[in-house]
Amino acid sequence: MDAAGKSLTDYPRPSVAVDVAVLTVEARELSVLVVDGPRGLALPGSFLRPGERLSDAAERALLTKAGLAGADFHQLTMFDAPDRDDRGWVLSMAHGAALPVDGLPRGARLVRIDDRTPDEPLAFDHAHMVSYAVDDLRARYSRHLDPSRLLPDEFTVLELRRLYEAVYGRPLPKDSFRRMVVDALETTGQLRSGGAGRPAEIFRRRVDAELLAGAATLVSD
Amino acid sequence: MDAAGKSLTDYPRPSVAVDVAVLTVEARELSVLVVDGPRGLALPGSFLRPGERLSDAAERALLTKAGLAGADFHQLTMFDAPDRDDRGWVLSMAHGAALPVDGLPRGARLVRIDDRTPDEPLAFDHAHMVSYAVDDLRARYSRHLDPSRLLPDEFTVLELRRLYEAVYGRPLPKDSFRRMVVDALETTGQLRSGGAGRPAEIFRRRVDAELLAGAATLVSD
DNA sequence: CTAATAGTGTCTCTGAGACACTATTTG
DNA sequence: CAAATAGTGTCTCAGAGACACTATTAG
Repeated sequence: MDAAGKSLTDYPRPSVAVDVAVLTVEARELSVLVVDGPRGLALPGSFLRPGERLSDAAERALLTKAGLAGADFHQLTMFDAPDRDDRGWVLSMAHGAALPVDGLPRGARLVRIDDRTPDEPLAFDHAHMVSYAVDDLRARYSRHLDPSRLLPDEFTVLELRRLYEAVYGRPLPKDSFRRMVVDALETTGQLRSGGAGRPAEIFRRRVDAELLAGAATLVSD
Repeated sequence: MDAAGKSLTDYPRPSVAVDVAVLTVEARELSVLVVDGPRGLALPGSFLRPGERLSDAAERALLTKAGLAGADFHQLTMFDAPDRDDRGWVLSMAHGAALPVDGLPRGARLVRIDDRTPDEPLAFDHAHMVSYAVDDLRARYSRHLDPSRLLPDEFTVLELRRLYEAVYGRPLPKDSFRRMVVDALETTGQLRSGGAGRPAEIFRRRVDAELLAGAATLVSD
């Protein structure tokens, strides 16, 4: 890490920014939060302040630009093309986060993530960042049970399956899915008697075994 | 990415560095290349120069500090603790790379990566970077067949298995391993008549299907 | 009752590991 | 010949998907 004999000030330094792709599931569709900026729709972001950590800058950007707090951030990739920002030399660390849609402020602008129309509306290289965020989300959801807590503490297996179908963008078999997740759940004993049909059992996440065993299949196409 | 209304020069900027964990397999053991620096053993690294891309800085660092070229780099994580370097505010992007041991210069210092003694000898947070590099290498090797070309173009299944055993740090079953990789190989028709026993068939990588199907098992413990 | 949804029993298929067997070399 | 290594046939086990069946509610 050290350029032997060179002082830290020998070279001009880049600006370092963070951008955050906040993913959510709305109406059974994976979506990303965008904000309106001078260059059109963009991911919320900010420049890194002195002594600040990247995740703190990401949190601050989200609070400032979108009015929300409490997400957990995952570093994705640093975008470092020297000409990616016409204002100067700006490196940006892309972050991914995920929040339930009812945790977003009113009037938040969501863009649906179809596998069609992937690279349309976002400024800079932000569409590319979204793609990284989706890959990261899918990888994390295949290893753990709803690690970003897009569902509340208690939920039915159907609600969990609808969530995973949104995350992976494809239908999942009802019976296999249940067997796949049931070991990571514990029942509350309560039932949800909402609509027609037999009431569904209400579960919560098990504190110990958060791991999803055979979710290797979810990873594959 | 844009702090609306703020100019790029409103805040001091961090120094940005790259560090590279060059992994190799020597004597059937996964090892990492280190260099001697003012703070003891460390990964080769360098500060980012104006307009330079991170991967270019990583390549330059490797050439300057260790005299080697031609590796391919993978971004791992940016280490951003404000106090991680006592010379000042230095962010460092950790990179992983892998090279065959005979591509390293004479006198290169290698440190073996046991799962014991994981965090001993390296300066800064470099031991942590090595751990990321190993995880990344294993993930890439479970998806593709020797993607970093630690083996030459032609090799036997035994040589390939020895490589994978070194990468994953555990023995792999001979017969299952063969069936797992054989679809990604094509025969050269030649045989290797080296030692005792039936000569082994010599294979090369198939250009098309580089994917390793059932390598999900390699990922698990 | 029927419609609708929740949950399960069971069959098949596939793939990994274990084991033993055959094949081909050196000495 | 024996020893050593390469490669394969086959059995078992586990897990995923498909399918159909049972269970429990509303109306």
